[in-house]
Amino acid sequence: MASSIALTKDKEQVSASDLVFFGIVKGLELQQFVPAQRLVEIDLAEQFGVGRNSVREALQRLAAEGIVELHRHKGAVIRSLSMQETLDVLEVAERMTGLLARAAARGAAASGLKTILSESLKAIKVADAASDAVAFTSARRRFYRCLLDMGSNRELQRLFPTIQMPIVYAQHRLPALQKIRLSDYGKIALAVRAGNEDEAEAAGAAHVKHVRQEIVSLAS
Amino acid sequence: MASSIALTKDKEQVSASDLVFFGIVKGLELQQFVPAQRLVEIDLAEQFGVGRNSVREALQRLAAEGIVELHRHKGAVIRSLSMQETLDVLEVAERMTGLLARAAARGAAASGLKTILSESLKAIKVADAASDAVAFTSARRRFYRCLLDMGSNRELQRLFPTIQMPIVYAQHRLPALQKIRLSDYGKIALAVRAGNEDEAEAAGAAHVKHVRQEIVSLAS
DNA sequence: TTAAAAATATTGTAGGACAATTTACTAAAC
DNA sequence: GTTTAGTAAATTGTCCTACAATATTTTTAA
Repeated sequence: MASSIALTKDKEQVSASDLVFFGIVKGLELQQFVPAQRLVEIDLAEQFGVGRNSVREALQRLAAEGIVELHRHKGAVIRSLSMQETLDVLEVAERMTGLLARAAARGAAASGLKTILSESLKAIKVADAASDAVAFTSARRRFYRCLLDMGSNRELQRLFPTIQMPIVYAQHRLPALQKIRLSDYGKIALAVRAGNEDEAEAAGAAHVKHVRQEIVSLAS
Repeated sequence: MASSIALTKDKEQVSASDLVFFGIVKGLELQQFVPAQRLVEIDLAEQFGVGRNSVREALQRLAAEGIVELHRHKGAVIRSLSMQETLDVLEVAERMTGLLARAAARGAAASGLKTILSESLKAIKVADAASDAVAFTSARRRFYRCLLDMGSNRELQRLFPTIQMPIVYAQHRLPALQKIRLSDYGKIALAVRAGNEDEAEAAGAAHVKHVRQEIVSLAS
């Protein structure tokens, strides 16, 4: 309790299934795993140095979050989305991102996180200028986490990360997305810092609309 | 493939972890499990007649859906919500229910499910008139599933059931809710059948607002 | 009564075993 | 040579045992 403020991770040790779970999520980001890829339990167990039961626990979690699909006796595959399913995800994401921004705008002042938000936005710009995709992704994650923290809506904190945007991005690697984000995040941050809920919600929803436009236009 | 049309469940056999997973979900509904209750792995294994690893797989799924909380070396507890968390859930549920109704209105005509929707609504009324709480719950579930089917948004179908309304209802057993539902569901069904998306979304969101009002008023 | 220590219970994890089932491979038939 | 049937291999589903790590409870000592 008396530990330093920033020390969030109280020696937060990871379980064996965490290792697999986050390993696959991160691997998806790094394209070590790709949609439609088959996942064999024994291979994963060896790869991550854990037992098969731990792998199975992780796969159940991943399946519950829609990251993998499980079929009885056929094992796990990384989820891959049809165009219609991608649009479905984006329709849900639009509302949720809107709500995320609204909640953040509402809680911005009380949270004392405005500076952090600005910092992460700055980091995004720097990563973009340096064409550092890894840093960009990392900063982007910080940006979203900051919004979630500001909103302090526990259910949103739980649900938002389970929206299948990672799969969408794994399937649609669009260079143009980076510029869209840069611009949209700026607008979101502006409205959030100002505490303007309506504008923040609109900006959040608009961002997802832009992503959809880009995906649709490239698919046609 | 040439089997009868209505035969949806192709001998859909359940796994051991399904047994535990659905057993606990159903048990929550039947108040055999209550929020904050501790779940011991060995006990569950014995109760459901499965191995401990299967129990653990089920618990991971339940935790991913927010139905139980897992703490390292402390085991699983049925999630219980503070008032703030309950309001958080309702804020998310409001948007998602709105989207659910909108999607259903959009797809109602094409789905050919309007009759089923009306039937399930009728069943809800009958169950209410007969004061049969179990039948009411069952019919209500059919009503929602029908809306989800009509909407044919796969992401919504995945996410909507993971909103923690079951926990909310497990903690707040309000008799008045039944009447609220009866009235609100009628409005939703009306707008959905008419294909009026805006009205449907509003009706869906309004329903959740009514639930919130009831919960808040009883808590004060 | 409180504090320390020991005993007990529970979880976390690995690994063996084996049936059920799918997938891959091989050989026979057309 | 391609299709079909049959067999072998791989993989999953499941239970069980074992034991270290940690938490909880009980006992003992101060």
